[in-house]
Amino acid sequence: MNKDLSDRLRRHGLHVTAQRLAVLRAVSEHPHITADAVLDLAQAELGAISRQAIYDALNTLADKNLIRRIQPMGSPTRYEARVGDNHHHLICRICGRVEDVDCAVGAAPCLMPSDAMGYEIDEAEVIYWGRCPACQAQADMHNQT
Amino acid sequence: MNKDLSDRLRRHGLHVTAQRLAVLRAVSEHPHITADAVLDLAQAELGAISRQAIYDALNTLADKNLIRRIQPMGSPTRYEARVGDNHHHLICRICGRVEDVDCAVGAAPCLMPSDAMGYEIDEAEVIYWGRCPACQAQADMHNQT
DNA sequence: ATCAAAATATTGACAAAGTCCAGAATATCT
DNA sequence: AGATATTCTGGACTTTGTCAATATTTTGAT
Repeated sequence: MNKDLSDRLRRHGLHVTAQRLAVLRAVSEHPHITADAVLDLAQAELGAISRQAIYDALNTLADKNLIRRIQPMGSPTRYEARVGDNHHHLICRICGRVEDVDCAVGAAPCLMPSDAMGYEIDEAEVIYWGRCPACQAQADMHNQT
Repeated sequence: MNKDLSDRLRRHGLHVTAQRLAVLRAVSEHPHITADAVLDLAQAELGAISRQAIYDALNTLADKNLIRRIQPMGSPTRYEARVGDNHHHLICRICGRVEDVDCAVGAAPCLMPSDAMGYEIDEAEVIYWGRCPACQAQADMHNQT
């Protein structure tokens, strides 16, 4: 199982270290995880790892497109290992839950603006904002609707 | 000219204060402005205003939908007074410039996911990522393409 | 296996963006 | 005008993330 992760690192020209494996595993197993939660998981796995190592690894992995950053409003940066399929996100305004939503088109950029203003566009990121079922139910209880 | 801004505040049930007027004017006149820049403008206009008052005003105005927040990666939160037309944004990955792009559909949500997973969706936010003309030119110079 | 060079991790200080708190000041409504 | 609700001020604090110097580990060639 580590073999798979190690290979992914090596294939992208990165040294294989226990720290990076722990970070990559944490992100792979927990979609939309925050840096802080990665730190907790990695510390549990390795006994000790510095906060800086977490950020270094996350940034390196993101640069090499092994993982992807998402930065919803009002929440710290999150990371996911699902890359290359240009899917989108559905986020609850109340509790911040994030869901994956498949892109109808598949390849990036799946959408183009009416006027690109000379920009060279490589990605159209779509975030659907709303209320998740749980938060809807809770709001309804308060309203006694 | 202040009349207009004051009315907008009152119509949304907010007290009219010099601080809020200054903040609202700053955002109205400078699309995609940061909180920090708002502070500078407001201080220039009023002589003195606290950072806290800026954040209070920005948050209140955003809550009441008088202004809107945008949070591009790698840049502090930005604010714009153009609300209600559900337009989108075009952001340069290199220099962070932000442009407005009209939404082809017009009304929010202009787009719906293939599967809403029980969410009640009220907005589809689209961010186009790319390179602005200036950054393209600079990259080309380095490559001598 | 071993060693040197390059890459990576550790530690601790630091920075930016924003929030919390308690008391003072101000606007609105009657 | 006066009562009351709201807002402003100033400073401490939190969160998220980066910088820099030093130590350690990984890798590839002996």
